[in-house]
Amino acid sequence: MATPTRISGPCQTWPEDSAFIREVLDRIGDKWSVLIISTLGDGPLRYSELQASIPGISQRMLTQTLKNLEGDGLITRTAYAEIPPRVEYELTDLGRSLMDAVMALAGWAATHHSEIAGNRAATELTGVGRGKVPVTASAG
Amino acid sequence: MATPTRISGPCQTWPEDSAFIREVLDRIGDKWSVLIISTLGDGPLRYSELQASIPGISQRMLTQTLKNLEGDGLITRTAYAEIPPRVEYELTDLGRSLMDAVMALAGWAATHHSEIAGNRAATELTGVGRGKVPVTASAG
DNA sequence: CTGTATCCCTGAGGATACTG
DNA sequence: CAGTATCCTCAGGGATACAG
Repeated sequence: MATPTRISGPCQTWPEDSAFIREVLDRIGDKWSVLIISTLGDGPLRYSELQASIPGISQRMLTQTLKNLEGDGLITRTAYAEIPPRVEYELTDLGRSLMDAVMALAGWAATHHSEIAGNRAATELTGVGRGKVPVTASAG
Repeated sequence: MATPTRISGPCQTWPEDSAFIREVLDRIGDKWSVLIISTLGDGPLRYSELQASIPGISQRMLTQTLKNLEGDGLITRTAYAEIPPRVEYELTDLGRSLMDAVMALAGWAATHHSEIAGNRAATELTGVGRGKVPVTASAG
C-alpha cells in the first residue's frame, strides 16, 4: 500500500453491495413516490382522487409512479370492471413499512430544518462558504 | 362538497408545509450526497481521498456536493495553507445525525430489498403488472 | 374515468481542459 | 493538490392530445 491514510476499499461504510440502498434512495428521492405513498397512508384511493389530492402531478407521472410502486410491491392496484371504470390503489404492508421509515426521516427533517435553514442563510449572507482556516496555517 | 369520498386537503399526511422534507429528500436522493456523508462517517478526509474513495465521482460533482453539504452545515471544510494545499472535510454533529437517520433507512432497505426484488421480478415475468381484478367485477 | 402516446424543455451530471 | 470553467448528453418530467 502506498498510501498510509485509511481508504481501504470504495465506500467502506456500506456493507458489500449497496445497490439496493441506491434503489430505495432513488425511489424516495424522486418527485412523487413519497407523496403518493403518504397520500395513500390514510387508506385506499382511486386514480382521480390521487390526482386531486396531489396538486401539480401530471397524469403521465401519476400513472408511471403508480406502476413503479406497484412493481415494487409497495402498493396494490385493483380494477373494478364497471362503467365508468374504477381503479383503487392501496398501500401494502411493505409499502406501509417504507412509509414508516420515511416518516422517521421526516421526523429528523422536522427537528433539524430550522438549523439547516440557519446554516444555509448564514453561509449565503456572510460568504463564509469557502471554509475555515485553521491555526495550523503555515506556508512553505 | 360534491364528492363524499375523503380527500380533504392536498396531501393531508404532511403537517402544514412539507417543503423541508422535500429538501432533505432531494438531498439524500441525489447521486452523491449520501455516499459522501457515509464515506466521511469513518473520520475526516481530504478532497483527493474522497475522490479516491468514491469511484466514479467527477471533480465537478464532488466539489459541488461538498459545497451543498457544507452550506447545510452537514460537513465542515478546513483549508490548511500549505504547499501543496491540503483541505479536509469532516462530518458535523448535524451531519452525523443525518447519517444515522439515513442508516436507519438503509436498514429498512437491507431488510426488504429481497422482497422488493422478488416482487419486481414476479411482476416483470408474469406481466401481472396491470393489477388484480376483484370478485366485485360487474360490467354495466 | 383511467389511462397512453407524443412532443418538448430543463437541469443533473459526465468529460475535459485549465488555474492558483 | 484542490478546485473552476466549459461543453455536451441524456433522462426526468410537464403539456397536450388521444384511446378504451
